Amino acid sequence: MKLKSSYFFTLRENVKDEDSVSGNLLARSGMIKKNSSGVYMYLPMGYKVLKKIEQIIREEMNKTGAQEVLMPSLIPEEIYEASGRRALIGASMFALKDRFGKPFVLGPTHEELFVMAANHHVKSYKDLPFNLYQFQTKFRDEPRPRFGLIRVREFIMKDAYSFDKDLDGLTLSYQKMYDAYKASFDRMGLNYKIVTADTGVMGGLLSEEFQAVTDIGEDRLVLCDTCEFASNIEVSPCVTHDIPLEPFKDLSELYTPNVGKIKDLVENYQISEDKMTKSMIYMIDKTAVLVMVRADDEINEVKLQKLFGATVVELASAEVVENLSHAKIGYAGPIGINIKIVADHRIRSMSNFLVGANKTDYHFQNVNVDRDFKVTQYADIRNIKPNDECPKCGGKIYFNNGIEIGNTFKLGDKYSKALGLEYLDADNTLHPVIMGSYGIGPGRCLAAIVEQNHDDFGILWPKALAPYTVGLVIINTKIELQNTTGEDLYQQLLQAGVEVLLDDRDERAGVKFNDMDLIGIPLRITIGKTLEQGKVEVKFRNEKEIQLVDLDQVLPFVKNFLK
RNA sequence: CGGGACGUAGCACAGCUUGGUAGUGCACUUGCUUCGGGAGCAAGGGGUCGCGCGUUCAAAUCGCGUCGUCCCGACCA
Repeated sequence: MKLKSSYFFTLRENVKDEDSVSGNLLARSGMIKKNSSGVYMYLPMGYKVLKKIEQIIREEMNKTGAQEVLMPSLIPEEIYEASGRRALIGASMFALKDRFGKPFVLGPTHEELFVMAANHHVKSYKDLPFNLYQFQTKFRDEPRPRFGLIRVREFIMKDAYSFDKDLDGLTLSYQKMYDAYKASFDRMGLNYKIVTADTGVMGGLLSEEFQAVTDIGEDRLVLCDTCEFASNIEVSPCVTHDIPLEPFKDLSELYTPNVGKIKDLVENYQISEDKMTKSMIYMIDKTAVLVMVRADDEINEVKLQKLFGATVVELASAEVVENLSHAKIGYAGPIGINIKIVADHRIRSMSNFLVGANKTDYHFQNVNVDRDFKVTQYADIRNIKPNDECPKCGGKIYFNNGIEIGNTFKLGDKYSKALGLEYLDADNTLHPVIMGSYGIGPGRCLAAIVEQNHDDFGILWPKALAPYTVGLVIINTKIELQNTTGEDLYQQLLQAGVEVLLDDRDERAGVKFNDMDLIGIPLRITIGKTLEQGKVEVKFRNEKEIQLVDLDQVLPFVKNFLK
């Protein structure tokens, strides 16, 4: 492409609206433009990169034998009723009605439609297995879009669905997808971790997330410094060792005026956090439950949800808390409260600790379980922390932040049972089809790649993804020899199948260099004053040094680079 | 959905307190001089000041409403 007479612009300053490095660099380099909150235009260069990402994924999917399809975005709402997900996904769906009043949604995810598609084909075990996938726009009404392309309301997703006759088949299908995902992300040059995760509204037997490691990642990844253990914090188990209790001291009230927060208690009363508990009242499917963890631990709501098999877990409102504890927020505690008490395993080994007194401005100290109150149930309900013991090998835990770029699910028979997708086995009996689902967000990949590959000047695209691999810069378009040489090299490279960008604009050298750096072209060829010696300058985006190359050696040089 | 901030040219912003001619930098057009890491000078083009209603002789400025955007939190596939 020639820049003169092309749709191309860059911005010199950061865009106020973009809060992430990738969002800003992509906007400044003219690759994307925000249209409304969480909704983006992909402009020519950005779209080119997106298409390359898609193509890598497509090739890896096709290698597994999966077949590409395209489902609609406009979907009758009733099909989500049938699977029971209308209520579950609820507020996140963009919903609308047609002219006759029939309710539709803009598809947020497509398990249901793929089950319907499969139903047209599957009668017998001989029709299985197979795998269908698509690249298609998803609509999710996110409460708070942010970080450029990372959390958006409209985005393209590659979603794939495997259909097998049994769990052994699913294991094979799942492994194929897992390997294809690894191959795809490796080709994109991403630094990523694979972690076990919560199955969320997808449900099913297993979920693993492919997480690009970056500072702005919204997920916390739990990793071990000695073994392969990797988990999303949502589901990472914690190891608790019981320790002997101390001799009980006498229970007493402690007057703590206006000190309801843990931090203030530590500061004002010199009580260490491992001698305190945090008591929070949760509404678990509309039932109030007191949840206790040690003061320096965090409550893990996903674990609570699984423990109760619940749909909705949320903190109780201030009103409910004050009614149940007969005190202002901050003073709820287990003694004398009349609801179920769930405590983390760690509470079992605590003695002579501090709890809220269910009385404004008071705490109890020297509290002991069983003597002073009963715990209904002990469970693992806290978040694991850095330096904790690895649940798998005992090694030391550390954290990374991650962007979820892919997710694989072993769904089992959840959707096939709900929607009646069955096959007839060799012994003439009906069985539900066993499914898996697999998603990749190409837009998130794009953003994650920029997060992982940039410097002060702009983006550094990996060769395989750059919108153009070679950038030809004509320093002075008023010098005819530079123009003709540029045009000649441009044609040579084009004919050799190289994706080349020719900067033939009447701009100053600095502008051209900065633009090439900003948009991240991996190899820059400069046609300038060394032309008098029959040479051009060659510079890699990720290196400082400039090399001189004879004009007739340019093509071999580029070909060698592309190998 | 709670708390906070903001909406003025393509981008970043000033002007608003104290109502009276629409401003700056970058970008854009033309000319001259420059020309190897975001040039200089000069002359220009581009705005229903988010939208609506109100107050007023007069509203970017004051009031009410509304829509939108961003941040923190809640939520999150």
